[in-house]
Parts: sequence; structure tokens; C-alpha cells
Amino acid sequence: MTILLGKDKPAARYEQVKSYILSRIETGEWEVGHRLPSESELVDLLGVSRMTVHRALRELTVDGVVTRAQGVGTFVAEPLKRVELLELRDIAEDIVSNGHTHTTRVITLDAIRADSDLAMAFGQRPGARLFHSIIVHLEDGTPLQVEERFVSPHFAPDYLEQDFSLSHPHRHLSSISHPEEIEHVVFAVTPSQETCDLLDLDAPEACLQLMRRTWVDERVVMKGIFTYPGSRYSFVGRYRP
Amino acid sequence: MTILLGKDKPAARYEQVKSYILSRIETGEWEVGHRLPSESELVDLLGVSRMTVHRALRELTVDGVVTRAQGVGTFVAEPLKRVELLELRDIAEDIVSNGHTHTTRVITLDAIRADSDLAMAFGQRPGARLFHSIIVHLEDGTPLQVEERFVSPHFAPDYLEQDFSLSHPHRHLSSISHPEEIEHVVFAVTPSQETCDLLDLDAPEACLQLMRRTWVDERVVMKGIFTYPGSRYSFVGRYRP
DNA sequence: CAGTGGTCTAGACCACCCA
DNA sequence: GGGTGGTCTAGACCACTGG
Repeated sequence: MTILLGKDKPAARYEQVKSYILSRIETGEWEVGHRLPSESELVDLLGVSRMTVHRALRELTVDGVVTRAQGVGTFVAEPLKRVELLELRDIAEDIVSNGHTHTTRVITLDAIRADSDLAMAFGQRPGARLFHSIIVHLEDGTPLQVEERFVSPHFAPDYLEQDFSLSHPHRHLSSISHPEEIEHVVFAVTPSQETCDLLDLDAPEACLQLMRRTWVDERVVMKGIFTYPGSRYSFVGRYRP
Repeated sequence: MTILLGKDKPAARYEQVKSYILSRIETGEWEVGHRLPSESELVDLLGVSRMTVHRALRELTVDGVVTRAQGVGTFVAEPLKRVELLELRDIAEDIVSNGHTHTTRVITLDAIRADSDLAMAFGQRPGARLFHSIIVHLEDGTPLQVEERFVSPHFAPDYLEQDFSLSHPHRHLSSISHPEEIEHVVFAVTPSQETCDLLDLDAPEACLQLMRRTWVDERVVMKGIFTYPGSRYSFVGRYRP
């Protein structure tokens, strides 16, 4: 077995320009806010054409390494704040991709009137009409999630006509349009008796609860509350920053 | 009050080329896997130079809209799978940015020998030496998080010499190097009596637990277990995809 | 006004892939 | 070998900024 690495193809010139600039920044020679040489100065300095310099700087701008302003110059940007992320996967895909069978039980599918909390969540007046569903997701017959959703009728007028034992709400809502904004809140809760029953829990145990609100056209169109038994489910994510 | 929008500056030509291609894809005229016209064909078709076409296609490649292969062509890519993300924020920053005061109590700071579970988590043999810390984070004097960490001595040889009542482990570890890979697992648990005591909980209540492992040079260098009382803390994230 | 970045062109050379 | 994408150049025009 042979190992082939680095076919010693020289890096492209714009990559070399990027490296040149990055190394100046990393060594501290150019600090945050420092003004870089102009494009034409870099042309003279590095002996490449302006388009090449420009491409290097443009890519560094996209990466957040520098900021640029027409008529002003190019400056070393604030280092990016590192964020640590957790991917929230769709439960159905999660179950199927792990080789299990996914089924659902539709408990409730109706229209309701918003109480004051719901009205607040949707930015509407109390009494506004909302569609409402409660569905249990099972993995090989074992309940893994209770999902309760409230949906704006204006956004999904056909919500109540769907057969969610076949295609779940997530699919239906995605087929209409993708949200412009999403809010997630993850709680730990002790579930209600009703939730315990739906999850086949003999005694109340700590549950994960995920609340999601989605916006379209600046309006809340969906609020979902997803409850998972702590002993059977966890959110797992592994990634390379 | 006047509203100024769209200064009717015509979009750049490469943006127009992108729009042209995107609209063909969105209308379904070019389906997934369809081969796009070559760069030189687009040059003739759209009456712009090849560099302009190339920039448009390069940016669409970065965005995952098309895939390209030298000597082969440009093809419509599979639509990106939408992932929903939750940002896991540093507890200290979280508390301070909300206008509260953050303090810590260092409970434990010592070296231990890995049991079989820890050895598994670190990919080492049982009995391997690991640094260990337990710290409580408080918001205005109320415990919000118990963090327990296990750290590879090889990665952070000075770990035991740190004063974590001033600078917490996250800062110390970040100052050494940033992880190449991160794994997160979020649980809901009923806490042990010891954890209840550290969190000032009168009775056990559902707690959020976040487990994090980080890798540097293909090796696990840190495992942390963060426990939050469900009644006092939740992970919140809001973003625009 | 001079200097900056943003864009665009026409032409060129190259590595790569496939028939 | 002919077509593909990847790169690079020299020169150009423009909009924007600051003094």
C-alpha cells in the first residue's frame, strides 16, 4: 500500500497571496484594524496581476479575515467568534438512517383558538385560529418523540387535510416553503401524565424538550414542541469546525 | 420618513449570470445532474467574457448549487440538505451578556486514572492519567451549571496549575489550540444527589446534560459533562438559515 | 482630486478527461 | 485531439471615499 500525498503541484498564485497575507496576520505583524497594502501596492510587492490580488482579497473577505471598503482600503478584521453548534436532525430521518423502522401515531389534528401564550408566540391576538396536531413518533414500535405543533392557517391552509400517518408535518411544511428564520429552545422537563402515557413511560422521567418557532415573511408560522424521553434519546452531533 | 430601497444600480454581470443559471434550475428546466452549457458556450450565449462566466460558476460551486470537474463539465448539484442548528454558547459569556454577574466555585482539580468508560472515551488504555476538574458556574450567586472535565495531560500539561476561579477551563483550553473536531451529546437526566447539592436543588429535577468531546491531532483531548437545572436554564438559538 | 476597491474584457497557457 | 474547467495577465472603466 502506497501513500500518495501532495502531488507537489504548486499552489495557485492567488492562494500564495492569501497565504502571504494570512501569515502576516497570524504572526501579529498586521494587527486587527491594520490597513493592508492596497491592491496596486500588492501587485508591485508580489509581482502578480491585480485580478489575482483581488481574488485573494475577495476570498479573504468572504472568510471574514479582512474587511474592505471602496475608496478606503482593506483592513484586518476582528477574529471570528467561534461558535459551537449542535445539529438538530429530523427524527424520522434519524430513525431510518440508523436502520430502524419509523412509524407515527396521529393523536390529534384539529383547529383551536390561541390562548394568550400562543397568541404571544405567534404575535397575534388571543382567539386567533390555529391548526394543531399531536403526533407520536415510534422507533421499532417504541415511542421516541411526542410532537405537538401549532400552525398558522394562513401559511398552511391544507394542514388539516394531510394524512400525517404517511407524511409528517415537517415534510408538509417544508414543501410549502422554507422558513426565513428559526428559533430553537432546548429544555429539560418532567413530563405531564398525558405525555408519559403517549411515551409509554411507567413513571415520569427527565425528558428533553425542544421548542421550535419558524418565521416566514416576518411572521411566526409554526410553533412546535418536541418531547423526548431522556432515557431513550439524545441529540448527537459531531463535526469539524 | 422616506424609504430608500434598491438604488437601481444594475446588478453586476456575474450576478446576472448567476441569476440566469439559478432561475433555470429553479424552474426545473435544468434538473439535478443536468449538464450546464460550458463556459465558452455561456460566453456566446450571454455575451460576457469567460472570466465573468467563470466567476459566476465558481461562486455557484461554493454555494453548492453546481458541481464542476475539469475536463468534464458543470452539473446541477443535489439540493443541499437543510440542517437546523443550535448554537451552544459559553455559559460565562451567556451570563455576562445578559447583564448578570458570573462567578465560579472550584470544587475539584486533580489527576485521576481513567476507568474503562473514560479510557474508551479517550481512546486510551484504562489506567491512563487524566486531569479532572469540577466547577460550578453561578449567575448572581445561583448555580446554573456544573461542569466536569477530563483533560489529556499531554494536551494541557499546565491544567492543574490554573486558577479556575479567575479564568475557566474553556479559556485555558482555547488558548492552547482550537479543536479540529467536536462531538456534542445533549441528554435529559435526573441528577445525582451530589449534583443536586452542587446546584442547590432541594429535590432532584430534570436537568439538561451536555457532553462534549474535542479532538486535536486525531486524539481526544477533552471530555466535558455540563449539567444545567431544567428549571433555570435552556439552550436558546435564533438564526436565519 | 488622487487613491481605493469592484468589475469586466480578450487573450493566453495549462491540466485534465474522454473518445 | 478536442473540449472542459482552473488560472493568470494587462489594461480598462467605474463608483466611491477622503482630504
